[in-house]
Amino acid sequence: MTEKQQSGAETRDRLIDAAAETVRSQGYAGTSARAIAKAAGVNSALVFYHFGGVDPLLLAALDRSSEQRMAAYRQAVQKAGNLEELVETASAIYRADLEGGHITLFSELVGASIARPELRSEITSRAEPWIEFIEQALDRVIGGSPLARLLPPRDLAYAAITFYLGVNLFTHLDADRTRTQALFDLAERVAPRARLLTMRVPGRRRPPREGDRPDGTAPAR
Amino acid sequence: MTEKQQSGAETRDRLIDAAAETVRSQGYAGTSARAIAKAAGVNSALVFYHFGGVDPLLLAALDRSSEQRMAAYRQAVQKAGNLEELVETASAIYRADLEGGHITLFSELVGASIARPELRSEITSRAEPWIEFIEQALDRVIGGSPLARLLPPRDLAYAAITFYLGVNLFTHLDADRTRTQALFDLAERVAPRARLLTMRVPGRRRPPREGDRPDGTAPAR
Amino acid sequence: MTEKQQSGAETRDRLIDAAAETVRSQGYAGTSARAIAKAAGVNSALVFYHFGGVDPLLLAALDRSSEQRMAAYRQAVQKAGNLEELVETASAIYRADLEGGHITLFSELVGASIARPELRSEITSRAEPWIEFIEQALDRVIGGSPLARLLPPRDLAYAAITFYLGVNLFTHLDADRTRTQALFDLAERVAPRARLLTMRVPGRRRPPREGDRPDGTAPAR
Amino acid sequence: MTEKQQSGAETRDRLIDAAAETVRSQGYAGTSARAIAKAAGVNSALVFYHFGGVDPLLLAALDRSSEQRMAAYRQAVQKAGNLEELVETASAIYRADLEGGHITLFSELVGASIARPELRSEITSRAEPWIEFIEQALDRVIGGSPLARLLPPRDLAYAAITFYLGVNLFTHLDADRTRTQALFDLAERVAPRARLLTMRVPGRRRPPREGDRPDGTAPAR
DNA sequence: TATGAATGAGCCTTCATTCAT
DNA sequence: TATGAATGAAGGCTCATTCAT
Repeated sequence: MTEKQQSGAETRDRLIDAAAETVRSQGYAGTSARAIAKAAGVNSALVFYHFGGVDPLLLAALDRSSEQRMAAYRQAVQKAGNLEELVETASAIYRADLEGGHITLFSELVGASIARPELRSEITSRAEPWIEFIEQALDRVIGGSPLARLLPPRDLAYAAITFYLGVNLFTHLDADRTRTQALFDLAERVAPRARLLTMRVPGRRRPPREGDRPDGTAPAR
Repeated sequence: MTEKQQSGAETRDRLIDAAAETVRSQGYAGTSARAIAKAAGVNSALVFYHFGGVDPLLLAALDRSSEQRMAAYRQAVQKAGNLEELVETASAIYRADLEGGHITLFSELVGASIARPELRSEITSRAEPWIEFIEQALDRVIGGSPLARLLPPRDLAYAAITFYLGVNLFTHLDADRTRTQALFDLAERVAPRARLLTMRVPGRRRPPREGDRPDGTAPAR
Repeated sequence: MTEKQQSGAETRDRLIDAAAETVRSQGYAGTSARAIAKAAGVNSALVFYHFGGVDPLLLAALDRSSEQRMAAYRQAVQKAGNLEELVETASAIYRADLEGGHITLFSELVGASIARPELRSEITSRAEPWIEFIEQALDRVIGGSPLARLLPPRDLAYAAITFYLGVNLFTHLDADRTRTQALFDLAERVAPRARLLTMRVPGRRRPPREGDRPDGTAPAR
Repeated sequence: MTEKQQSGAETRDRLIDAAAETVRSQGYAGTSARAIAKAAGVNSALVFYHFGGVDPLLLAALDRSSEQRMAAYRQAVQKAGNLEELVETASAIYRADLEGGHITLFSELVGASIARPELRSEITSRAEPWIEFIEQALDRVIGGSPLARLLPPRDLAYAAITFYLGVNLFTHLDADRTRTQALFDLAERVAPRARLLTMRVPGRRRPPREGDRPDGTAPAR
């Protein structure tokens, strides 16, 4: 890796960071190539040189952010032994992400995909792994239980994503964050009750199977 | 009233309709004065003449839409005697609204308020009545019950708004609407179970009080 | 004169006043039909109905202002018996006019005539009476004197108009008015010296002639 | 340096020239970014790219013009040994400047500063050097004389600027330039008389001092 | 006489994008 | 790899002007 290449990689890095930051603070509508470049301290033509446009850069930023967040969630989720713990630990990370703006990036891009058909499939495909991930995490803690029969993990995953996307918008209606806080408290208050429904009838407990993955991931559906 | 010079009120009407329609199909970022005017079939200067700008026009559109939707919900909610029915009727209207794009308008404006501080307070104040409304509707069907102690109507209202805002974005990740459908099914499957918690212990039942309003509205908190 | 006509005359009055005021405060470039109408509290279409456009209205305003100012100068100038007094009294009125903005109106229109050829002749013809007036006033106090031979009243009138137009612009470079004040002081300090040159040699004094007008006006050249 | 991509400096040059030219022919009110760009033969967006807006470009044009004019005046003034010569040589250059439109640029910007408060300080500060310059030139030829006691150079400088700004407007009232010509003749006819007052009484003559600058500049006041 | 509505042109400004260097 | 220059297309907004009422 030559000096130039290093410099090029660094520029890409800075653009990606700046892109994420700009979406967070200005929204998708306020995120122009110039705005990003200015935040990154580089020439705006580099947005096109390195990424081909604003949208591809934004997707790159989403990819990076998504990767980092997924790793954090994965690690935390693994430690959760039951639904109660899962909700609790997920809440903790999510609250941090909310403050950090990680959700805004995703949420804004989903919103922007209304007007940009070419963004749509890109966004959709990037959302899939999250749905999978959530489903598996839920399956691990409630799979086979009466609760899972009432609320299938797959559907609960949809609900979680909906919540995930909605909270970000909801915070805009909640200047002092008290309402958002109440929302998380609510989730944590519900979880213990719901957990009662995860107590499996002895003998009906789903035995460990060959396909089970110790890291909590699951095979593609 | 000639062809050229309509009542003015009609032009405003058409602009409001066109504004809502444009936001639905193009998103906030794609909603320019010119785009709205084109959809309305009028000169774009009229956006400024009648409303002073694009954002005020959008707020007017939100006001109109909100008013209509609120009326529909209010009527439907009044008929609901218990939580189960409430969720069921609300779901029905909401699904229709989702298709009709009423939620997109609100959701997009909430998202746009990131970059437009002057929109923020306008949006916030317009969200309040909805929170109130939901809270009161819930209070009517679960107030005083064990469920309400676990999940206070106010907090549940926050959750409902979050869900309301989130579903709109979620549909973008759901081309064939099957997931969104699953989401509603889920809600309707949970409601009957939750309703069990609304059965009030005899004697602990909250007696009707003087302040109770037969029309389902509630006094300001 | 019916009620309507009265009302119409009043509207014209208000528009004229508002036009002058707007030019003073916003300059010609900032003086639109709307701006004038707003200042007058009437509908902007009336600018066109009553005057045919912004420029004609501005000319009407100039006419009114010019008439009023001319009357004031004429009266004051008549009282002046010599150059010294003439400069003194003219300075006094002019200073007041400067504060009142009367000069700005004229000055701005002269400037605007660069870009509006159709304004040019209108302005030029409206300036003529002033040149005549100044020339006659000077002729009355220095006519026939050695000073007049050195500085012909006609040419001095040009100088006075130049000064008249220039001071208005100069005040913009003089936030605290001290410089403008110094300018007037200068003129008043020069006048007594120059007056020495108006002392006519006995016998060479120009005798009163038939055409002389007691009111200080003069026939057209 | 291809046809499309010039040095950038050249484009700036052309824009500055075109800006000055447009103000001269169309006045400030008629000087839009488009008009300038058209005159320069470039895209109007370059006005913003290179200068940030029309006003800054106009100020840049004023700066260039001012610099050039100041250099010409400085050189000419240095050759003038007495008031008579000073007036004569200054008149000659000024007449040329008037024809060339250099004064219009300044004059129009001063006039425009009525409506643009942000222009005001820029214009004011650009006028200062001229006032200084004139004062020093006068001080050199009449400093210490009885004339200077009667008409302090500083105040005379104000008068000169006033005249400078006024003549430009006055020419608009003078299609055939005969009046303007008379104005200059007047000045040149007065100067020799005034010069008599610069003859210093022997013994009261101000002796050369250490601080005197051979180049005709003077220390800051 | 007065108004509100309407229009098309024009203005300032920003944008995405390209290109020569 | 990076930059500054350049462009044409929009976008928000204001304007003069006209017209029906």
